[in-house]
Amino acid sequence: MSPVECIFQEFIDAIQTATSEDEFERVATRLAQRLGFQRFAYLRLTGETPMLISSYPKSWTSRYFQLGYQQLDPVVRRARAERALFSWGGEASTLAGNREQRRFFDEATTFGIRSGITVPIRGGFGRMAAFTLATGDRDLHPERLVADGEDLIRLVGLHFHCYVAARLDVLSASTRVASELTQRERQCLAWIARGKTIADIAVLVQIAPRTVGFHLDNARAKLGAASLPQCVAEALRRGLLS
Amino acid sequence: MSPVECIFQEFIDAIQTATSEDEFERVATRLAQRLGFQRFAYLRLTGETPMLISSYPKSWTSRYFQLGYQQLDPVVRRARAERALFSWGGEASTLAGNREQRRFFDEATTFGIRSGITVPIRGGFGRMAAFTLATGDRDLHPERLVADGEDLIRLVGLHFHCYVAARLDVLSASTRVASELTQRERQCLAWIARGKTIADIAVLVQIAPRTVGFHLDNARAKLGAASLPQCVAEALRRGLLS
DNA sequence: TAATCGCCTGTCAAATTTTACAGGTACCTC
DNA sequence: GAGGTACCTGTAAAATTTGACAGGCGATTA
Repeated sequence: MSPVECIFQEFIDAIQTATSEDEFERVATRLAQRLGFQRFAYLRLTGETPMLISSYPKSWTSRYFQLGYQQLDPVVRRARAERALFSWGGEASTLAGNREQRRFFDEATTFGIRSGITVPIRGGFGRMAAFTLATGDRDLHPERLVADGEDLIRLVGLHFHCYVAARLDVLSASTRVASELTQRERQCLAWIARGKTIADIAVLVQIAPRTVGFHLDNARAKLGAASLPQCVAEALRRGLLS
Repeated sequence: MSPVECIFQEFIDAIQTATSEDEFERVATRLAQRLGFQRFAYLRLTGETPMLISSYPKSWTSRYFQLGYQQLDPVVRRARAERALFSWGGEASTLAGNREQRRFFDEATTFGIRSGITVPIRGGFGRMAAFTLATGDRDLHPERLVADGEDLIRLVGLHFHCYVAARLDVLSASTRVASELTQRERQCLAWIARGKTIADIAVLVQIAPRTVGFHLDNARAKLGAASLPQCVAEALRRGLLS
């Protein structure tokens, strides 16, 4: 068995024992470095709240989200559009794209991110994710990987995604705080989550039916939900309701 | 989106709501038939105990393992050796191989398995798996698939493997609560929790609107919910949805 | 004082869900 | 062959929600 397969095997074993974001990060970091990359990043875009597990410098990732770079980032855009694994960076990136995107690449370079390989992942229900191995080298050295290393990287990305989805998402539901809803909005929504209709709630809360509707309209708008069921789901996921 | 991509997308959605061997089987069976194949099989050889999820006739699969055909089966042998997706069967198979293998193919034919496409999957050292789409037709009709259909089938195989590994193996290890909903019920409910209407879901899941309603009716009844919002809330609270 | 926010209320049409029926296939187990 | 399960489909009326308006009250704060 080739060294690369050995590394891959260790990764598969390890990922099955990870139970927290930290641990997933450590496992993937180890894999990336063993394959000759300095960094890795797993980014998932699910509606409003992106999820990132990576070994990128914190100074870079916080800046990234603060400036909404996930909209701009050519790698993310490409991952959205394509299905196959692709590599990026090197000379090509400093020339391609619009001015903003070139500046983005310049900036990333100062944080030690110059080129990499990205696995686009379709998450189902409209979600998408991308698993990236990155390096500060000017160009990728494919000889790092054996002939079918690409296949392995693809598998790594999928495994990472699947295990994060299977393990982490279940836990994170209970660890949220911020209450973005007003008390009335929460109150009405809580009743909706218990199967009451607007007319019921009007009686229970002692306000006009339309007012109940008003609060629910606001709650839906605030949580970016198209329907009450979605609104309830979002509120529960964010810990705004129990 | 092309019909094939549509089918693929539905598969990705569905597989994430599968939580048992049965449900994985159903999801893959549906995919296979929509792509014009009669059967599918996912075989994993991990040391002593092979794992099979398939829609092959039970009479065939039990015979297969009883006689240790996994040692003989040319498709499995090839899947072990190769990494790229390959197709098999048709005239070639009745002529190639030794006498035993030709008899094996004959026997398979009597169970309605004549040709197919197989995705070899490497779990690393020692571990291997194969995802197969099979048909009773003498030869494969590639026109069934669009240009990059092969790529999609590869992804299907990988996804199937990863989700079985992530969900099923983890589940059996950590004794999770039995889901009170069927896979279809969960799938429709998951879309509701994402703001889709019944009409939307009918398109997404490729079934009649009334059938979506039917599944949602059942889900509501099972969870004792008076409305969809309550149903979503209950499912989330019980960890049936994420 | 003006602006903002949470809160309250209204109308009306259009879209969507809910209820209550009735039936079908396929597969597996007993 | 009977019984069970998952799955699929239909009709049609009743109930409920959503969308798009428009307006008022009281408290806090810049």
